[in-house]
Amino acid sequence: MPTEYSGTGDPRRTIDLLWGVHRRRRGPRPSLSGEQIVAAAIQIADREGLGGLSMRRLADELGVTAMSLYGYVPGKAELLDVMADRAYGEITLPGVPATTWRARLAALAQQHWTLLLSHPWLLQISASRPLLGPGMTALYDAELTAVDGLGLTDIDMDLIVSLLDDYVRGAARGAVEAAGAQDRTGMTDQQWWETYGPLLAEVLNQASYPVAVRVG
Amino acid sequence: MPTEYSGTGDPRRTIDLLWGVHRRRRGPRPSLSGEQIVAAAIQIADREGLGGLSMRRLADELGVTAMSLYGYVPGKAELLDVMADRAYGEITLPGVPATTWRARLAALAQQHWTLLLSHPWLLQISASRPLLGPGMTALYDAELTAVDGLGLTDIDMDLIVSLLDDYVRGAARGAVEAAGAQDRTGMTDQQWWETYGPLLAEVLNQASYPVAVRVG
DNA sequence: TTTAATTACCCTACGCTGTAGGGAGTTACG
DNA sequence: CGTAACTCCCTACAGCGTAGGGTAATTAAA
Repeated sequence: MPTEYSGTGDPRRTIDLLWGVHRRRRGPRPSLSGEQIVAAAIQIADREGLGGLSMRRLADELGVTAMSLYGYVPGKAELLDVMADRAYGEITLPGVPATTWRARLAALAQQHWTLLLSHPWLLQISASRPLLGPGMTALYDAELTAVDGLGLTDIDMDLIVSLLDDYVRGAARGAVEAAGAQDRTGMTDQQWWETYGPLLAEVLNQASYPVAVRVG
Repeated sequence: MPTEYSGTGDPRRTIDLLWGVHRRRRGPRPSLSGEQIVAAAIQIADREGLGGLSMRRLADELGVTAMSLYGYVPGKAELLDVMADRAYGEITLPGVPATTWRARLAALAQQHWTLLLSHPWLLQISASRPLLGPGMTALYDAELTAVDGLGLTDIDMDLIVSLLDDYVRGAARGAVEAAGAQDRTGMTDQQWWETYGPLLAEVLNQASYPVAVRVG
């Protein structure tokens, strides 16, 4: 698991990649671009999950060797960062904002939710890493704008959009889990309960969780 | 990255481990116990993060070889699951609950928050996996009990505690990130802004995010 | 135009990971 | 007692991220 973090590579290199800055260089013409690599990586992650994304696999997809990618990307951690930011960039911000702050926030939350469901790996990447890229910054800015001018302090505004984002993420996590449970275990819900139900009933009877059992 | 999921091992084995069921067996006396292994794994994860936890490393700590662990644990994914549930079991539930539902929920959220800060790896593990173990079930039950009897439907009760848990997780994520940023990058905040600030300013000027810049 | 510098790409290799397979020794049950 | 079951170890495999070095290509400088 790429649990590691950035910071090892050249900062300028990473930021250029994040923000799509192109600099003139001297050597032979590159056969790829950072954008191509990130796009291909996102495709793989969408299709096969984050676990299916390796540097070799990605390089194969692009017709190069694994080590060639390191000319475009400082390392895998940074690639994941940029992937996440690019995905967030898919959110289309409303040109003409809705009239009420509630409608504005709801529209953004809806888009955020849709995004997380179509790129479930975002939940894993951003589990412990924020990032200052154009995609995430744009969403953050739009959310703040939605509650701007209501007389709230900046801190309260930040608290509100954080709460909303956290809830969207949590709800998406549940939805993704529910959607993928069958694929992962290879069982239908019914099969699962037939297998685990009796075993769980055995232990749940001893230590009683009255309300949880009722609601669950 | 252990992005993989459970389901491969014997379900009974996993559930027994989760719930601490001991069955009489035939062979030689085991030199370890599942609890010992989980406890050692949690210690390593606390000290060195989830990235520092490998089966070999854990086995070394316990004085056995890596493959010996597989007699106690079906695989690493299941070990992580049980670690998470055990950690959640650390939450001490209030024997005499507070008088208002708000105070009850706040107390639980406070404990949840403290737990996540002392075991930051929980945020990574539970990024996409819920689990029906005693620890998490106990917290879930306590949270539901806190809002029970207020005339809410079961569904609303579940929604409320989910929202609260999601927010706690999100806030803890921010706090952990803030606390660990310096360790990971090896920079103080000031150094970080001196390095990245000019680069960011360069790109932020072109695409303007007025509100985000002001609040940030 | 020639020359020197810089870059892209490939190949090889290292240390790491989770874990499958099989053998040797230990314990409890029939 | 014999045998089945169990624990532990050793070896090994395929895969991972990525460091190092060599060669060909291209462009900036002379």
